[in-house]
Parts: sequence; C-alpha cells; structure tokens
Amino acid sequence: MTKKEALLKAAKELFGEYGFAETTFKKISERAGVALGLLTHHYGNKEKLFLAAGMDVLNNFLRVLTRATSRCTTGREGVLAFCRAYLEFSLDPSSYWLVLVRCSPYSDMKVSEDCDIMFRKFAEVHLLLEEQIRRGMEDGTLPTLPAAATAQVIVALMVGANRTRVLTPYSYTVPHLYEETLRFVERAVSLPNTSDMISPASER
Amino acid sequence: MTKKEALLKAAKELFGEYGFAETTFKKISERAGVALGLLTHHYGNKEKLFLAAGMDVLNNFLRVLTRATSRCTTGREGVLAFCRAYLEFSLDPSSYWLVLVRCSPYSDMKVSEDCDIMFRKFAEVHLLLEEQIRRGMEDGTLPTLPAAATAQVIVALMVGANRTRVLTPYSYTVPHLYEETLRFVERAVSLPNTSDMISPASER
DNA sequence: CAAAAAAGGTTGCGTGCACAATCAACATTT
DNA sequence: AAATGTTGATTGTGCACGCAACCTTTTTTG
Repeated sequence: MTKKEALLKAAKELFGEYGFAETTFKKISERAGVALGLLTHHYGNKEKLFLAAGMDVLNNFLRVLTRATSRCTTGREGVLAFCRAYLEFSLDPSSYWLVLVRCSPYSDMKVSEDCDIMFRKFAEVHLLLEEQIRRGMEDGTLPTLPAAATAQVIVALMVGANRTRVLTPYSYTVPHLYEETLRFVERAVSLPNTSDMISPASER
Repeated sequence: MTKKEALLKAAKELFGEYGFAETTFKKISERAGVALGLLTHHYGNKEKLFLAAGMDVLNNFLRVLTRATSRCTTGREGVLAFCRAYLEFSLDPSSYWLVLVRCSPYSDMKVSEDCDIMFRKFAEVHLLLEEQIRRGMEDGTLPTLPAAATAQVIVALMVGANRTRVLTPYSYTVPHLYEETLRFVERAVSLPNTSDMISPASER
C-alpha cells in the first residue's frame, strides 16, 4: 500500500468516525503513519481529500448494486435485490459507508461545485433502481408506477432506514428494522390482487 | 423580543443555513444584533445553545404532529395525517426544521450525554405514530402489522424523503416527491383486498 | 554504464488565522 | 446596593496549509 493509499484509508476511517469538521490533518496523518505534509501534497486540501474518499466509497457502492441487480430475472426481484444490497452494504464496516452518512454534501460540508460529481453518482444509483422498476412493469411483476418518482421514494426509505439504524442509539431502535423495511417496500410495490384466482394459472 | 430570544432565533436561522461547525458566535450575535458576550452568558456554550435551538424546534414539531393526528377519526387517517404534517412542517421556513437536518446529533455534532433528551423527544414522535397504527389495527382500517417497527420504518421514510427534498439540488429531484411518498405509504399499509367484492357492502 | 541532473515523494516545523470562551467594565433593573 | 443584563476587546488554543530541506527514483547525457 502506497502512502497515498494509506492516507485515503485513514481518511475514510476518520471521516466516518468523527465527521468532516472533527477530522484533522494531524489525526489522519498519524493514523496513516506518514508525515502531515503529504496530505496537501497528494490531495490539495481537506475538501478534495473528502471528495476522493467519498467518491471511492460511492464507486464501490454502485458496483455492488449493479452486480446485485444484474443477477435477477424479474424487475420485482431487481427492486428487492437493490434494497437488500443497499442495506447490506451500509452495514459492512469495510465499505466505509459511514463517510457518506456522517459528512457528505448532505449535511456537514458546504456544497461546493466539486460536490456535483457526487450528486451525479447518486443519480446513477437512482437510475439503476428506476431501470428495475420499468423492467418490472414490463414483465408484469410490478404494478403501473411512476418509475422515476418511485425510485426516489424507495431510495429515500433506504437513506432514512440506514440513518436510523446507524446513527440512533441502540436502545431507541427496533430490533429488525431492516427486515421490516424490506417488507414495507414489498407491500408498497405489490400487484393489486383483484385477479387473485386467475393469475396463478399463468405460471409457465 | 428579549435579546435572549433574538439570539435563539438567530441561532436557529444560522444552524439551519450553515450547520453546526460553520456557525460562529460572531455570526449569531451579529444577526441577533447583540453583543457577542451575551451568548455564553445566556447559553453557556455552543453545544448547549444548539441543544436549546434544536429542542425548541422539536417541541413545536411534536405539538404540530399531535394536533394533526388528534383530529382524525380512524387509525389509518391518523397515520396519513402524521405523514402529511411531518412533510409539511419540514417545508415551513418558520419552523426552522433545517436545524435538525443540518446539525443534529445525527451527523455533525459529537453525541454528548446532553443529546439524550433529543433522542427521547424523537422517541415520542415514534410513539405518536405507533399509537395511530395500533388504533388502525383495532378499528380495522389497517392490516395486522408490528406497530413499533412499522412506525420506525415510516418515520425513516419521512426522514429520507425530507433529506432528499431539502438537501439535494433541485435538478436531481423529482417534481412531486412528497405526494409520491404519501402514496407509497398508503399502498404499504393498505388492507389486503382479498374480499374485494364483499366489503363494499359494509359501508354504513 | 556511470555520473549528473531532474522529478517526484517525504519530512515536520513554522505561520497566520479563525474561533470559543473569558473578563472586567459599564448599564439597567429590582 | 445588589442583582442581573450587556458590552467588545482580549486571550489562548487548535487548526489548515505553506514551505524549505531532504530523500528516493527515474531520466538524461557524455
């Protein structure tokens, strides 16, 4: 591992633990075991460093989601696989997901122009889910829905469930929040079962 | 308005605009039009000031939610009124909702023991929704659901939808996100309509 | 190939600034 | 005359970032 990589790793750890404002150059360089000056040399300034860390996490995230959905045979399965992969990723410590929860252009940091590439990346996440929804409407596993809006609602639910789980003290959270979240999505995108006794015949 | 109140108002404005870290004593006292020293005199330190601001917002929030749900005649209506009131409150600039979105023990700030009263207040919000769900299961307007978990999921959806709407640049958000969010909830808590052609007779 | 030179990586101390919090003096109210 | 409210200059701290010196690797050149 090069020193540049060690710095990025340390940055991901610390941004996730302490948030943007409370993470200092000193802490990062110490945890990475390199000289303080290397930070500005490699990454310019603190904001750019954060951007590098955040984009790294986001790229892995998108890769995982893409892989998870590509394995599904129906649109409905794709949607549920998307949600499952989202929540699973956020629980994996090695994903450094906390970086995006704690800092991010969403709360802590002032949104600069550079941040736009993060939003664009997030837009790709939405688009991926949107595709699954469209697919589900075509293959008949999902009801007729406004695809883009529904995708955004589902992602919003993932965001909220994740924040609740990760940032709220344990004693205030319900035991099986994620499982219940998935069931909630399933119900919200279930087919109207008016033709309950007809459709089972359509199995191949 | 006393100077103490002016300070709290300015604090709510600025915490919401800039977040905790980027809001300074100087900015606050200038916007409030009072001397800098009054801040520590009245509120002790920055964290306590934030706590005062956040709790003020939270108390109004809980009051609004309570009023909105108390007017409903069924549990299902209560749940939907809760959601509508939640989202509406978050859009009202005079509610200073952004304080809780931008700072909050959820992201920016380090969680101290003092923050616990905020979590307890939030727990009351969950409890309020949970009551509506229980009521709906009793009066038959909602299906059988795990009340506490479902309440937490719905609040999570509110959190996420709100963050998407408020923190994401306009160009990346879908036009009617909130309306679609409400429809999503309606579908997720709808009664199984297996007895579609029987129940319409049960109208009074 | 060796010597020289350039380029890039690495060091940690120095600098200047922005900030939270203090404080002593002054004003107003009780 | 005591208590409480109000002032803003001052203080000390912690920080991001600059910088000059040093080390290591690659490139150039006779």
